[in-house]
Amino acid sequence: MDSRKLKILSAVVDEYIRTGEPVSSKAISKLENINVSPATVRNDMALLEQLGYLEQPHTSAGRIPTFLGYRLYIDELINPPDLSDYEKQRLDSMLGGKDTPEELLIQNAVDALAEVTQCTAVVTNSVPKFSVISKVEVIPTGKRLYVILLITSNGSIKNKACRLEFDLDNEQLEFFRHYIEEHLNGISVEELSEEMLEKMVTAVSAYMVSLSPLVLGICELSEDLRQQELKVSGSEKLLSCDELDKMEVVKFIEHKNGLADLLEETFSGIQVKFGAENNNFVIGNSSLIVSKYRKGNKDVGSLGVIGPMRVNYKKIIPYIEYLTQKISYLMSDDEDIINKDTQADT
Amino acid sequence: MDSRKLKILSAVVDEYIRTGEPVSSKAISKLENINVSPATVRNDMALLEQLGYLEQPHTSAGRIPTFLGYRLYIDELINPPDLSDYEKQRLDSMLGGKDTPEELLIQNAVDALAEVTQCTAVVTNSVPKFSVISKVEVIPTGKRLYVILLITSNGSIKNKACRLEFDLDNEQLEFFRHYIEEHLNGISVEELSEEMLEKMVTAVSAYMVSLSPLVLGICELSEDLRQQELKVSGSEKLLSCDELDKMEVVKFIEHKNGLADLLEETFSGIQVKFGAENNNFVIGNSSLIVSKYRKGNKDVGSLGVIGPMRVNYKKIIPYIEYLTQKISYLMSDDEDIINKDTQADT
DNA sequence: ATTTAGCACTCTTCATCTCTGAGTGCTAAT
DNA sequence: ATTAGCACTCAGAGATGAAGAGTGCTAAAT
Repeated sequence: MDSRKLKILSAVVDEYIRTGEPVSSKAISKLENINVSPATVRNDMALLEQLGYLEQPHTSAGRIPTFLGYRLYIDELINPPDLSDYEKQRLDSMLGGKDTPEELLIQNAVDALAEVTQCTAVVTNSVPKFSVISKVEVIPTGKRLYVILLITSNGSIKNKACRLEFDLDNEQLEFFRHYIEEHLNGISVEELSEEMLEKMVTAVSAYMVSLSPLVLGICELSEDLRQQELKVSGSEKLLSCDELDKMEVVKFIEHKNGLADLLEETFSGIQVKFGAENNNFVIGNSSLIVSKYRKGNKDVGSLGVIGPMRVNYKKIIPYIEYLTQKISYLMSDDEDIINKDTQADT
Repeated sequence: MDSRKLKILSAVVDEYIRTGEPVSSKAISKLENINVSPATVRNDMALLEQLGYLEQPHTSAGRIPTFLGYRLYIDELINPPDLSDYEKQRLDSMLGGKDTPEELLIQNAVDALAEVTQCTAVVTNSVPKFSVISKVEVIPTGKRLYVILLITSNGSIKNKACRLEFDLDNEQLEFFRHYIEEHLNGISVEELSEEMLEKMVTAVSAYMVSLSPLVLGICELSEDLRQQELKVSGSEKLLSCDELDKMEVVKFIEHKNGLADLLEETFSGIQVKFGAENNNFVIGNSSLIVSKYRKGNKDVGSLGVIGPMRVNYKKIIPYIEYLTQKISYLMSDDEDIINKDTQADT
């Protein structure tokens, strides 16, 4: 496959993304960097069709890219330009500085991405899952009624009411608080497995049976924390794409089925997934462009854009790359940096 | 206006709701309870058109109801049948029993309504707004970092982290706790106005300036509680109505603009509002059927259905009536009942 | 061997036209 | 007051045809 054919394929995808109409040989040959006649382009296009990269909606129409065509375009041919300094500054100001709380940072990022791309943006946040339990409180609030408060090192706070079978006296409450503090402080949410909590249930029950609902409550709270959050911004944009099936889009907006998992299973670097290629998350002609961001040296979430197959990849990819880099930087704990420094010193 | 004409109007609306097509005089005269010829029906229909209850899409088409026609139909002519025992049982099992937590109850109700009507169902919940603050906790969780916990009598729990300028010593913390307990315990969320909190800010600041963020935190939490929740179930159903403008529906699904207010401003009993009649909440040909439910002797929320103008009112209204009654019953505190008993005794 | 001009061919799209059938309003008879 | 009968209207479905965009193929040019 010679380079002219690749150039033509690339041009067809570009044009199709720009106009949304099947692309004719004439239109391609008119382009600046193509210096051959329509007939030549036609010949090449016929070949690209044979190879499965292009297709014709009907005999006398221009070509549109196939899945394979998009794939090749994205993986090999695309060459997205860098962001201008102006755009970088704009994104920076939308994100906020180093002192922005994590959750707000993530929210800002997804909002900014939706704004600059004019597409639906999505983000997951597993930071709580990787953070450490810093405080567990048990507060009596009524007859046999207790509220459990779980606070993690990243500032997530969760609460839950529990009803016990008996009221606890001070001694019992103190015992439980002490026990919990001893066993949970400094444990990461991820480590806080069911087995571990089961052991705690038996241990605590040995002291007093009716304490077990409290442990179960903690279990549920940690479950909540472990469940990564999923945020979506600008979902109305999806609806205005005629390429996408309205019903499918609405179902997606309602339930976000499978999206969290799909975002999780990506590797590092920019990735593009097509709706029809996935089992769970299916919006017919959709395309998902994502990249992971990190905290310290752990992948803690994914940021991306959902649009029709013919979104402007060239424009979107640099935005996602810049934003994921930036939030990774902004989220890096000062401690991480200090640690690195100290390590370097020793 | 004689009773036959009303019968014909009613029949036209019924038929239009059933078929979605303009209704012809022939179709009406064929109906069981109409024993006159098409010509007679035509004469009556012409009159009903003059009076503004019916209209013709074009000269040689059947009639469809106007706004006025629907209004009359709903307010006077409709005679919804009772639910069967089977249906009541079905709803009961979907709702859950007397021990179901309020919030889940509301969620179940809106889901059940969406399920049985196959329409989009909505519900508001102002229970937290009318409940009483039963506990406020301030918990130190780190350097100058405190978590405020606000618990209300209905079991809502809200928390928020606050960063102060200085750390509090035990005495200061105790002072604040005591102050808060004295001034807020037993106050309803609704009463907890901004003025009141402002007074508290000044009072507390007199003792120690840096305490004010805590009061502000409480202020925000009560704001959260005051904001009635709005739940929507089955919003995809709206999308499949061709009668409704897709763009308008999508905007509604995204923002739910004005819906909460609209639901709030209803009176007791079943009410039907047409989309175009309202300023804020406008989905062109939509119809909103709602009724309030109560807790004790206070209206605390509205439950209803949104659909096209030609939804099956006869089927939907009994469902809403039954559900609002039932949740009102299920939410009535045992204390309320006991109170009534004691009052009866004295 | 590649590229290109030329041309016949295909297929969509749009406008125009006609025909059919459903439904009405009016008139005159019951 | 009701109804049968009839002329009239109008939307919708098909049919027809012209225009235009785009292709594939062939033969000539480079």
